[in-house]
Amino acid sequence: MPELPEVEVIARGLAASLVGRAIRSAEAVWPSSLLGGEAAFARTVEGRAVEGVARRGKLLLLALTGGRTLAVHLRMTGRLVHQPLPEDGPHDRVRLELADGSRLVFSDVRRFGTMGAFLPGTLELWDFYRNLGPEPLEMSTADFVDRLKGRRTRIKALLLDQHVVAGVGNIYADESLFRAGIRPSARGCDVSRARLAALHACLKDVLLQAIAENGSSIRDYRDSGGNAGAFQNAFRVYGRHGQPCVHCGSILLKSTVAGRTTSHCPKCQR
DNA sequence: CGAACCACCTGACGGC
DNA sequence: TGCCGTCAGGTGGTTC
Repeated sequence: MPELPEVEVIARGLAASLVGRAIRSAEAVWPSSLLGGEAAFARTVEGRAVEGVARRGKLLLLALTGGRTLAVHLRMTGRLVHQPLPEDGPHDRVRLELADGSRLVFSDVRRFGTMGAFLPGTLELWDFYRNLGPEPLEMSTADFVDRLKGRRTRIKALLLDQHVVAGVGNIYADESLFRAGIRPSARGCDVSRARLAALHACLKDVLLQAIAENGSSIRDYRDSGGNAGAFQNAFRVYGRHGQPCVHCGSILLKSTVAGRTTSHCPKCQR
C-alpha cells in the first residue's frame, strides 16, 4: 500500500506528534510482525523516547534515545497511527503505550508488514536496509540514468526494484512512466539517456505532488492521524485501464509487468 | 542475468 | 443469500 509519498507523509505526521514522547511499554498482539523476538523488541524500546522520525525508501525510521532505531515496513496494508485516546482495533499487531497515556499502534490487515527494534550500529546489518538503492528525490539524474541504462530488464521492473531506486511502488511507477511517455515494458537499455533523464524528472514531480496531497488512498492507506490522502484523484493511468487517456483519448491498456498489474496508453507511451 | 511463478495473508467485490 | 474466483500501495524465494 504505502509507497514513498505515503511513508513520507506518515513520517512527517509522526515527527510532529511523537518527538519527545517516551515509550512506556510494548505489547505484541501478533508477535510474528516483529523482526526478532518479542522480549528483545520490548527490551530495546521500553523506556526510550522518540528523538526523530525519518523515511528511507518505504521504511519508517524512528530514532530513539540511546542510539536505537525502531524500523517499520508497512508493506501492503500496514498503518502506523498515533492515538491520543488509545482504542483497540481488530488488526492491531503491535501497541506501544507512551508515557503520556497516548498510544502508537502498528495495525496490519494482511500481516505482511514488519516492525523491528535495532541497537546502535545494527540497522546497517539488516540486508533489506543495507541493500536499498538511493533516494529518487535526492540522487543526481546522472546516477539515475546510469542505474537504468545498462539493464535489459523492463523499465517498470527496474523502478520497482528497491535495489535500483528506493521507494517506488506500483502506483508511482505507472504514473511516472506515463508522464515521461515511456512504455512500462521497454527495456532499460532501449530507452535513450535523454528519456531516462526525463523519467527522473517526472518521477520526482509525481512523488512531490503526491506528498503535497497527503499521499494516495485507494483502500487502506491512512496517515499517522488516521486521515486519507487525495492524490488518487490525480491518477492518470494507475487503475484506469479501459478508460480513455487524459491526453489523447485512446483506451488505456492493461498488462502485467514484473508480476504487477500495469496500465498504460498505447499511443502516448513508446 | 532475467522472467515467470508461488508464497505470505485478509477482505472486498462481482458473477452466478 | 451464499459460494467462488479474482484482485489488492510489497517483498523474497525458486525454477527455468
